[in-house]
Amino acid sequence: MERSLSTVPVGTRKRRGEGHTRREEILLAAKELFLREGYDATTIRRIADVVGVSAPALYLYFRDKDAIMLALCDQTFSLLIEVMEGLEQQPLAPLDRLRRCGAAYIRFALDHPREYWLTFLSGNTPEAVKKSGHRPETIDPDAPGSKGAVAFAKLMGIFRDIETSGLQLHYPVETAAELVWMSLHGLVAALVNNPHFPWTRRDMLIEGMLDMTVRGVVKVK
Amino acid sequence: MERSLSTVPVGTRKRRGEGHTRREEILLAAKELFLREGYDATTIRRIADVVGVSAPALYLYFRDKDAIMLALCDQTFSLLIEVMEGLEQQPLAPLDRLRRCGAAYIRFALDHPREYWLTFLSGNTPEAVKKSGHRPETIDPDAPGSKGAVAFAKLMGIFRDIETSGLQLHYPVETAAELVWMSLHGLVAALVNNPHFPWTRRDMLIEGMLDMTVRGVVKVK
DNA sequence: CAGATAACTGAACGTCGATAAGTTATCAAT
DNA sequence: ATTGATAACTTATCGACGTTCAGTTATCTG
Repeated sequence: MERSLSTVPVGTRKRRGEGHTRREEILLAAKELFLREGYDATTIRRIADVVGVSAPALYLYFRDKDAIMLALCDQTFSLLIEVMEGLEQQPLAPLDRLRRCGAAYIRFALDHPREYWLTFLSGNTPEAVKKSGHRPETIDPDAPGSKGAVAFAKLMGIFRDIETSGLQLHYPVETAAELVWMSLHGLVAALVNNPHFPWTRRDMLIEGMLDMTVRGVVKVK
Repeated sequence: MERSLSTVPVGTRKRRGEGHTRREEILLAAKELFLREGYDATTIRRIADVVGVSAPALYLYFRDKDAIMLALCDQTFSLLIEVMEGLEQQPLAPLDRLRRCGAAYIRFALDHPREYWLTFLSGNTPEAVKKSGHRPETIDPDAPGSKGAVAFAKLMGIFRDIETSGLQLHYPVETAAELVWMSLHGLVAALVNNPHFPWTRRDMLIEGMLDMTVRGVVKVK
């Protein structure tokens, strides 16, 4: 009957109608552990301990360890989508919007490095996230694992606006979006993966990468 | 005495002086398994089975599972270094050499996608590789985990040549090298991580990224 | 042929993700 | 208030993992 590491009092079982709070408790505990210790180092038993239940109880709310990870990835994408929707509100020239969007992406990654790492770099990205890719048309945006495609679609929208505003691109809209995302991802992947590495000045790398990508994709003639 | 999955005949113990072949047998088996199944899915016992020895025997040659991984990463970097040294032989204008070098890096990654994945993307990159970073000056180039720094130094050398040839860079040599590597890495990371994803045309992405980076870093005035 | 020692093995430890079977708490209906 | 159903949870356990240790076998030296 002893539960030494428990965080919550024992014997407080939830009412019938609000069983969903357990799910969120689990996600909260799992996120903290995944971010602090990594995916592999985080055990089901440890998550259960923090929540205050036994390990098998988690399997009532998630099919397996990966399903927990998947839900957390979607949380991260939802945050990213919020940021980009905030940008869509502001009235900006398409080119400014592109640069702002890139800067926002970088800032997002550097402001939430652990979340970015877990979602994009940990190597434990659930297959569903990777497979959803960035073609949102055919996908239910609420299905688990497809929120990444929604975020990418917003980036493509910016390039469409640039074209309809009269400017020319060096590449088709989708290719341009891919190139820019790949570059930005390369930057933040390096910075997030090795934050303590003596990179040359961070601000120069960030500004440089933004200059490089915008200049490289939009025809300036 | 039964060993059903064994690949080599039992009872052929190596001579005193040539114990090193075992080490290479282990690396060969581990590489194949890591590449085919991934790091986590590959077990010490399975490697031992393929080699034809018991699991504890591996610990006579490697401190732990990570040390095997580290040796394999160094193998990959050695291959990459070979490619770049081949380029150093050819007499090329510095700008051509830069572009060729970038193209060679991309081709290397796409020709050896599984090795690239294991070394850069699997998320099991040994700490020694990541910490070695790209400052080769203070490091023994033969120490395990430091070959990555050697490869990066060669890229930086190209930018130095560009500068001494009279051309101007938008950034200091090292920053320029970091920016270019980050972009190229972003490209191949995406292509290697999701080879079956419907990217827009591969050749366009590759050429586009090369154009973008060279244009973005070297002043053309 | 006899130590010495390198190379290796069998058994075991503690921990992992996951499952099965059984128990307890809450609910709706009497 | 009591019942029966069922949601929520636990205990016990499984097979597999990386790793260690004590002991065994094969090769080398003399």
